[in-house]
Amino acid sequence: MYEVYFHNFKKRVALTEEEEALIKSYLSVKKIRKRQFLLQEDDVCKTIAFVEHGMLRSFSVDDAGSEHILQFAAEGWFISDMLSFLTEEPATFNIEAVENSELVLISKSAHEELLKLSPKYETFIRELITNAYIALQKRINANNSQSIEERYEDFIHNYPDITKRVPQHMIASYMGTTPETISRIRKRLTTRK
Amino acid sequence: MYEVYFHNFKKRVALTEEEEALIKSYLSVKKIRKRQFLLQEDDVCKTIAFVEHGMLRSFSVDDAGSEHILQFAAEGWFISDMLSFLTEEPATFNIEAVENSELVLISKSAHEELLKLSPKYETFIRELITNAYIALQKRINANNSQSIEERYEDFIHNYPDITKRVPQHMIASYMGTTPETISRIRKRLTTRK
DNA sequence: TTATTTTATTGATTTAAATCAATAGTTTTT
DNA sequence: AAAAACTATTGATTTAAATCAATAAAATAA
Repeated sequence: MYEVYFHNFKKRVALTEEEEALIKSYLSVKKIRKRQFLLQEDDVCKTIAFVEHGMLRSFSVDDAGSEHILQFAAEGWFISDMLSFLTEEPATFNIEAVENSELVLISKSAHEELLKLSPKYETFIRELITNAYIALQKRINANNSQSIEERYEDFIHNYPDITKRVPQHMIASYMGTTPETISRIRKRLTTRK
Repeated sequence: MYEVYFHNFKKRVALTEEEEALIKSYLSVKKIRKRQFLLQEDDVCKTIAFVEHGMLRSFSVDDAGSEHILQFAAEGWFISDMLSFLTEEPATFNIEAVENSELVLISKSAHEELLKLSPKYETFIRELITNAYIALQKRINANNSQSIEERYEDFIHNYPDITKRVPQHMIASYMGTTPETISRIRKRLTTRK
């Protein structure tokens, strides 16, 4: 418990024992089983979740009832509906476990306290979000400049573990395409090479 | 000079005169004319630019030579190739002035110093990036769940000033579509309503 | 073990948008 | 004032991907 979290933390910001203990006292752990929801659309998002083990996904549901996956979060990643978390307005995203998972949770009050008490916590959070921001910029640029085929190849190359651990139709959803299209891309790729 | 920057800063984090003076001493101002580049692809991105007046855009160029606009930055927004800025590796994006503009620049060394010296600067940056991150999540979700037509309507509704100030083909590029498609969407919208 | 649900593939057809091309209106430059 | 460059529109055609539909394999539950 907390191992992945603090391993990740210390990769970015050095911590003394006391600092680690202080931060730990504001965190909690939650186990969540496959298919369980951490957050339902329209509820207020109460936590930022950091994945110790397992995998979660966030997604929206459109008017026609189709799901659109925004994010996967495996070990070492965080996931939340950040807008809902910060504003305490109803969430627009759902968050669900794709595998049995173990999470480190930060509540809003704990988050705010830690930002006040611990400059190192703020630095950690800033760096996490900066990384996530850079990743999203890359993703948008890839969406606008590459074919689905290229993007799929990049995805399986950059995220081999996610590729293995989630069903293809979820990767399709994440990429904004259909399962049929992914299937046909895979066929082309295997026959070609 | 610096008015928009500090107005924006103080909206998020209160500052004493001394704190403001300290931060100001690490910033610089730059005027840049329409069509001038702040950053060229493959150069290292040396600054984060905050727009006081005017408008900039960031874009990538694909193998076929087509541009893909990642971002517009008008008054009150920041723009950078964050990955290049942080890692000092060659930039993958270009940044160019769409209008004559006035910028507040933060160099990497100034940024690092300020992060060390001023917790309030870190808080400001964290909040800016968090906002930008949330905006990108929304954009990706919209890309994956809405038609181009819906997204165009949202764009002109959410960014009426950008709509007026940049040519349509740039909005097309930002949205990952073609000028022809935007023209046809506009035709449909005007005839319909 | 059987039944049910989930997942992936393949084919046929439709549809939305890209591409190609021509024209004309606007701005900007000379 | 004329020329050049930039911008937007419209039409015809092509193309990539969505949709619809059927089947089968694999995983999960009864």
